[in-house]
Amino acid sequence: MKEKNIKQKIKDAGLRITPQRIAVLEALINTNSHPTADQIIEVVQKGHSNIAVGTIYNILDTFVKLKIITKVNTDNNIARFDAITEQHHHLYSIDDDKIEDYYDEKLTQLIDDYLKESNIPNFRVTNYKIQLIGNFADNDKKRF
Amino acid sequence: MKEKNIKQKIKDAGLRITPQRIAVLEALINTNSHPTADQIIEVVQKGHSNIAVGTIYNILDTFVKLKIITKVNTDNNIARFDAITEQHHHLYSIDDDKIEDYYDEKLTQLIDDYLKESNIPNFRVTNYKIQLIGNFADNDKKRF
DNA sequence: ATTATTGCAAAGACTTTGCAACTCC
DNA sequence: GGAGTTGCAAAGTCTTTGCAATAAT
Repeated sequence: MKEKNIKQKIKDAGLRITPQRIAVLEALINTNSHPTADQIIEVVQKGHSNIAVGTIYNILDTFVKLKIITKVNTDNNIARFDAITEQHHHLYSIDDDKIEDYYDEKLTQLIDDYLKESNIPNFRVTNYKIQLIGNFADNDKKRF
Repeated sequence: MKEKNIKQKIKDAGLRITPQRIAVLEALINTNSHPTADQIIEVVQKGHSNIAVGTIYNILDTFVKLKIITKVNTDNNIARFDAITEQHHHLYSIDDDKIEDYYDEKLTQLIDDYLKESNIPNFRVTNYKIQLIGNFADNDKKRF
């Protein structure tokens, strides 16, 4: 089921289906925490200890280029990845390095409308990213 | 004149004024190209060949922490810096790694209003970054 | 069978660190 | 004078690369 979807995604991109690619994409789909390459490597190697680090980097790179996944921007220079390709935004914690998904059709619409109306001189926008930076308010609640 | 402003900025942040810090801030202020640490090092060392690489990294880090400058997010994991601290946005070229400043009060206002109205559950936004990704249209014009 | 993909290990790129020497206030 | 900074070089972290071996179509 899930496995089938994963294979399909890889195939649709014109890539060969390999256990390595399945493992990487699976790991990424089954998390919502926007992991670093390192974290993906850890998860993948739990199940397939023989998959090479370099391979995982290569796969991630290939997936990004073919838009199966996306890179999430970070301030510190460590790549993080996201298996969700539909339009959404991100909440960045300033206290730790947590990044959460943020869906709001209204915000998306707002920006889309803006981009339609305003003509930026000499520049054609094909995509955009919005980072909302701040604090998660209820971290402490978990203690009770 | 410029030099005086630069010194003042450093002083205002509670830092000692050193030739190294002046050189780094000067280099950053006198460019609009959002340079990498490497590019800053190159510029700085043209004038002061004895300034150490590690020092420049340290200074950049200090400046970012004290908000004299900001980091610009990138997809590839190389830090880039920006001496402009007033609110503005960025245009990212997909063809090369050019990043240009984009000022539009209307866009800023749009987002500010949105953030005032919409209450994001469990999250308080203190800052945001917008990346507009696309192509600079007139690259070719330069050829004529 | 053919070509893409992987494993491995080494190299590369970028950044951080520790500490003695130095310099700004 | 004394705390804050710097220079240096080494180490650290993250990522890329080259190529023979392997696996997918």
